[in-house]
Amino acid sequence: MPHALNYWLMKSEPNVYSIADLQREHQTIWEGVRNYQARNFLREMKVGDLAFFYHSNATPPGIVGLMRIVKTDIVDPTQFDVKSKYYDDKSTPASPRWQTVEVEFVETFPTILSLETLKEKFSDEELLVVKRGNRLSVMPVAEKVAEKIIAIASQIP
DNA sequence: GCCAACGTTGGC
DNA sequence: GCCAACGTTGGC
Repeated sequence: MPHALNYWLMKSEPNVYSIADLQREHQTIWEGVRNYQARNFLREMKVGDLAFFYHSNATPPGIVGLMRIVKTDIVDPTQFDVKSKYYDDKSTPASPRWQTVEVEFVETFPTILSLETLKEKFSDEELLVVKRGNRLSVMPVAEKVAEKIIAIASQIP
């Protein structure tokens, strides 16, 4: 029996890496997560899981599309790159600290689901990203909530 | 640019 | 193990 499909939400600042970048490149390694809670969620991901792409530090911030996890347990190469801002001198190839996943583009939603809209539709218990002060860049999304997000996103604008 | 929230670091 | 200082995130 196949594992249940899990849903996630992953944040990126569009001036660093946007959904348009992912659409053009088709797939990417999700580099640069340096928070243990977020990394632990990355470690839990399974091939086939779906993740909402969230633009943070954007105008407006919000969910802009969907991607799929295509490879898991990737050692984030930037942790060993001394020229990278994500370089971690406490991490060694023998025991790397930071794992991540490879994602592929699925779709850009016809309209952005702004943080304001998400706050209207969901409580902070249903959807962690609407919680005030939340800084986690990778988080799980409950299946029912995910289905509702997709339904809202699919409506004709 | 401001600043609230919160994670990390390091002295003790 | 506590906690003050510091750095970062990210909405506004």
